[in-house]
Amino acid sequence: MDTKTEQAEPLSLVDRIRGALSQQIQSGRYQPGDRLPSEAKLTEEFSVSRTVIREAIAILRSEGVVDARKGAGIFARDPEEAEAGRPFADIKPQRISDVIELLEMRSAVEIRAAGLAASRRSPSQLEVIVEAHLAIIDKSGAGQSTSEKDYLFHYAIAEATQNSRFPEFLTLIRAGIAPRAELTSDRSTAATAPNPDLIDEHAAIVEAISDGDAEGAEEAMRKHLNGTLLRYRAILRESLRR
Amino acid sequence: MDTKTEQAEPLSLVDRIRGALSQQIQSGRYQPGDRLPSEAKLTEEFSVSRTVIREAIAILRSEGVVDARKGAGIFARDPEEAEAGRPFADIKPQRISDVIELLEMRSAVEIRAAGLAASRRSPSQLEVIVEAHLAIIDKSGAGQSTSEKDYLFHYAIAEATQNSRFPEFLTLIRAGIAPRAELTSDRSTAATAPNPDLIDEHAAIVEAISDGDAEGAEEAMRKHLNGTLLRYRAILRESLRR
DNA sequence: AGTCAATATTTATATGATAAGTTAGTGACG
DNA sequence: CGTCACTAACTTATCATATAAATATTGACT
Repeated sequence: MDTKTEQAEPLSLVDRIRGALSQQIQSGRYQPGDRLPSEAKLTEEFSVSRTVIREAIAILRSEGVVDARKGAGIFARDPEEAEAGRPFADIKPQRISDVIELLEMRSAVEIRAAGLAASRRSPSQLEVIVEAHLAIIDKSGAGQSTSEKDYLFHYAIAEATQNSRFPEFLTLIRAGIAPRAELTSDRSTAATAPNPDLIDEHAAIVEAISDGDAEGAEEAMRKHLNGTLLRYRAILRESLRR
Repeated sequence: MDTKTEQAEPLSLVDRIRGALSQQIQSGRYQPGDRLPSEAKLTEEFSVSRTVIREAIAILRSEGVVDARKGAGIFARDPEEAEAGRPFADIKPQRISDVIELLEMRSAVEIRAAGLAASRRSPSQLEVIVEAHLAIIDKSGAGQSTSEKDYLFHYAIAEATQNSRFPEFLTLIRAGIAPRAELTSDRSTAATAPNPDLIDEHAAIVEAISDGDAEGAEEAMRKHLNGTLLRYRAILRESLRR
């Protein structure tokens, strides 16, 4: 069942061509609107039959990656539009307004998650939360980025709600949970510094969840995410001023 | 740009065959694991060339709808697995536990949405909310189902937050927002009756949003969704008892 | 009944041909 | 010089046929 461990069955030619073309478009080799080589050219380029090329293109067309027009050619489409319809897929962590929008909603979910986690977490789930918290302290002490461990911390809390929709939601918006360093690296160095209160805020959340204090956990999470929201708003204001 | 209004361009043969096969599988004509007719048979059945059949199958294969094995045939796959990975796509309104799980998270989002809507709604957005509210009263008075208008009511509030992520989220989980009549129709007739307090609860929400009373709106929404949650839990308990 | 080899069926890929739509260019004409 | 009509070349859509490779089925043989 596991596609990772089972013998790597050779991908079909169609799948390989599809992947190659998809990557070339994603990587920007073909800009939106650009015409791809004709089927005949692609047949030569990849040394496969036209059948294979056409099936690969048919799939890319169904995915909205390319647009084939009879007589005209095959054209790369805007990757933005291609993933339109897939909710929360268009979030760019570089766009501060996107992050703020998302944070506003995410906090609603995560505050409730913290409360539920305090009421329902199993001992082993508490352990995972504590471990993530300690990992952040380690990373922070070593001067390394904490963003990945931070996500794990929040994810562990979502799992402790015993409601699979909460971790599912976090997975959905993972791309939008930005490491602040990334989005400000070329803007202001002041904002690049990690949240100095991060560890204390997390500690308060852990404590409340450990104590089974639902209200306290909600309040601690509210404080944490509200702080984050305010910091982003400050960054946004700052960036508007220059 | 608008695909609805532009001249209905004739779908390509590939798209038509793809749609036909997809529907036949979705409708259960081919159960998971069933073998579809061979390419040759499909060629006859639809009176198209094998090229067209193969491209259609290639797309269905990439969507996970079918699984083609060389020498063996084309097999319908489990629609469940096919939409695995697409978050919140596996929610079945018939499964009460699914609805409860979702409701637990949804309420977190919608309570916040009500608060934001109270603070930020434009006059025209308030109007849309009020209209949806009145439409529910009409439907209810006529003894008709209110479920669709109910969704519109909640969606209108989400839009009034001025944060597009809120309506986006509602769209995502729309399939999981069950009309209670559906899921209890063959179980208990008592639970089929619509929420008698629905209109009053909605009225309280509308009032608070109209007044710009964020806290009041949150409280009213909390009361409304908590009531719904409790009703579902009662249904679940009841169904366990028989 | 069980085993195994021959046979038929099926998908994967290759190749060539025709239809139909688009684009670029060509040249006549004003 | 500009422009309009027409053609030629090119491109995708569809059809048809053929071969390779994997699988399923059949039937003879023990």
